[in-house]
Amino acid sequence: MNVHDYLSVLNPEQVQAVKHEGSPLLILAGAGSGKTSVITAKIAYLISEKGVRPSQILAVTFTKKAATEMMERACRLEPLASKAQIRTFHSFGSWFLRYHAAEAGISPNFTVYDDTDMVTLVSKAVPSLQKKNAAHYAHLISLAKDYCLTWDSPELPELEADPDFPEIYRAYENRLRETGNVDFGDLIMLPVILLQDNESLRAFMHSRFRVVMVDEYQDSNVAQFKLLQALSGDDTYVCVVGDDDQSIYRFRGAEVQNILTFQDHFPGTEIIKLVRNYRSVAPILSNADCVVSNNKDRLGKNLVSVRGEGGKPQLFFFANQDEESAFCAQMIEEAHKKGCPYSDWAILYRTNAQSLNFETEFLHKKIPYSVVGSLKFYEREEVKDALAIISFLVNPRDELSFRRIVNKPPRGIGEVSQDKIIARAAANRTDANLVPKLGLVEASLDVLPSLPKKAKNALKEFLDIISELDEMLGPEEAYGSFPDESEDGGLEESAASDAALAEKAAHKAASASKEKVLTLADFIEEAVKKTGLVEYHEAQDEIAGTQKVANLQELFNSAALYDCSRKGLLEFLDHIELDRAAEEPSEENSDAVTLITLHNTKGLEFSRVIITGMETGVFPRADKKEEDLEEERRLFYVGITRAKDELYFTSCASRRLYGRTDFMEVSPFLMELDAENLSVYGRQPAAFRRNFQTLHGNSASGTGFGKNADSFVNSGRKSSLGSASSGRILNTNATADDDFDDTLETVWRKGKRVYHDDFGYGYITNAIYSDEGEYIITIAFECGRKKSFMPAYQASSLMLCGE
DNA sequence: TCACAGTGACTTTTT
DNA sequence: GTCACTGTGA
Repeated sequence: MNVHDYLSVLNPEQVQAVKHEGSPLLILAGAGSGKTSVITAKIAYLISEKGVRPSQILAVTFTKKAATEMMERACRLEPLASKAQIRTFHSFGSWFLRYHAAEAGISPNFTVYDDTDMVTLVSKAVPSLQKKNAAHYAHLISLAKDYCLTWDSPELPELEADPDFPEIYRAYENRLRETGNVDFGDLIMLPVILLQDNESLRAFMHSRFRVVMVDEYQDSNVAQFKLLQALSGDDTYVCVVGDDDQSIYRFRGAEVQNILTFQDHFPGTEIIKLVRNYRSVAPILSNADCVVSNNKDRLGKNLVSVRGEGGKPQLFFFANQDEESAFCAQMIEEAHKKGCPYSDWAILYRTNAQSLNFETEFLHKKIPYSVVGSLKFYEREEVKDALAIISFLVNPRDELSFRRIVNKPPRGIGEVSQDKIIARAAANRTDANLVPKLGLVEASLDVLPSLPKKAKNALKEFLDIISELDEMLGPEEAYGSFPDESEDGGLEESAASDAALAEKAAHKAASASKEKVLTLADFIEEAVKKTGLVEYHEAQDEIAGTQKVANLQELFNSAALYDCSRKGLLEFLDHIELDRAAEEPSEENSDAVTLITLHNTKGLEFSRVIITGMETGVFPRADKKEEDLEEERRLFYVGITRAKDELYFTSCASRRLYGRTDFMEVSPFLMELDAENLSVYGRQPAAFRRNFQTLHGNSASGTGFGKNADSFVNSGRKSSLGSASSGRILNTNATADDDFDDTLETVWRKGKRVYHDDFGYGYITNAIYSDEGEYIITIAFECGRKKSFMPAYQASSLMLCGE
């Protein structure tokens, strides 16, 4: 594509950002301001106009999805961009470490331990810890690594004052090094340490990458910042893109300060702001702006809507989450009848657990949906089992994988025997001061004679299986030196793009006709069968009615495009560990509603968005204060700015949590919305009505206040929505909202006999109005329990008894 | 070593 | 309401 073509579609600030050179650059890109267009154009521009070699460009993103999209779009503008390094932070770290494994003290065939593995390893390293505490410390360790702190860092106590922590961290670290593997934090921290300690390596990287760009910079953590610093030489062009208002990963060590203080660390930085929003209609944007302006700690900017006027966002109040999900389903269904595709819609929620209600409802109504993120396919037991086999094959020091598979199905090799083997391997290593080639296999052989008969035979059998599989893989291949810019990058290159994979598949198909080529899928299937895992999980399926075997089959399929070799195995494992976010929903139901957590929506956009569960305790979560609350607010801001055309909020008066029904207060964020640009439906909680109008004066009148939710959606479900939610007995004489409370008082009065679905019969012993203006009754049940209710919202479970 | 039953904790958010 | 951990007993 001609340079003038892709520059001509950009606005002046965007062009300025693309053409900028000579100093570090910070692009503050508001939501929907076309930042990906800018980055991709910049990559293309550097290559085609500035003569930068593609391989000298490193662009890092936060998610695989973003990396893939960036690569595709850059290649569309400039095909040579395919030679640029466009990766996630973690994938870059992994790539780097493969070539510097020895210096980092890890196996070149390392695999990545996830959070669950970390917990297990902590409890193995410090056996005295309870499981719960192990999880706590595992979390602290990963946080420490996010801040690039080792166990002996002097600053470690600033992060966590617990005097036990450094020792536990140290014990974990030793144990991890014994396995030769790394955790997620290491993928960033180890490269930083290597680069900081090794000047020539640093110099090499500086000459290797002349341009370093970082996307979503607001979500980078301290370790990632240090990595960027280490990669930046005197002549390196550094460009970061981010939006401080969209920083939502503080809990994981992301440091907003990275973007707020970027200029301090990179002197001479030029800042370019992109504030023209091309995504959302004006009323949506003004609500977003109203909300985020409540945050103090921000650089500050106002988005300008390019699209202009559109419909106002709508806020709906419901009695409980069943009405909420029913309403959403109904609204989507009605829009669908008018020709709106399901895929236009996204349901956003704070926690994954909230998806369940919607899934149930959508299944019932036969609305296609896909749940993003919570799939956790690779975290399932059977899948982890299968992966453990191949992880162990590529890295026979991998303690956790070994433990996972050696006695599954039960062979009689219990924990005691396992501990013996691990201890032996550790001793082996220290005594000889070198890494045994087959760590745990050799250790097993050493320990074998001392085991009880049953365990001995079982272990022999297991070792035979492993060695058979090992032979199938052929000899180990060594890694060369780090690929310099004249080469194409090496290790993962063959699996780096879909195009490459497709090509490979075609090649496979062609050669398959000549001779039967063993793919990785065949190999994994063979491995799982040989170890007896298939039978084991088949049995489990029969008992529990699970889908374990089917899941295993799916795993085999996903390995079909990789070589049956050690290298292929590693590529596959890397793909799984680092790219799991990229799993696309299957194409067969491409027209589906998206169910997604607010966090997962980063970088996405939808025509119509419903943000659900707007209640205190759900969103924001109950324990959020001050800075954390600001982060929750930014999360809300991210959610709002995903919407292009239509935006809805829903809030429930009561919600089932842990099988218990709790009364909810409205989310304080709702009070921060823009009254001028919001329509409100359903029964407003008193707290909302009062605060919202106080905050916004009388401007709210005429914006749809007081309208019932069911007047908006007229259908068979009417009776359970809106004003009729005052209890079954009132269905026949539901009245207008305004004189509604008086009715409650007479109907649910002291002394009346009632029936509750969960608690049985009882009497009303007390009735009061709360400070919030809610009518609250207390009931003494015959079962002995005493509970309080707000009958206005008790649509389904509480009933008055006739005399 | 394994199976079972009782109990307690749990729900953030993710590379 | 569910899951997973813990301890006990065979």
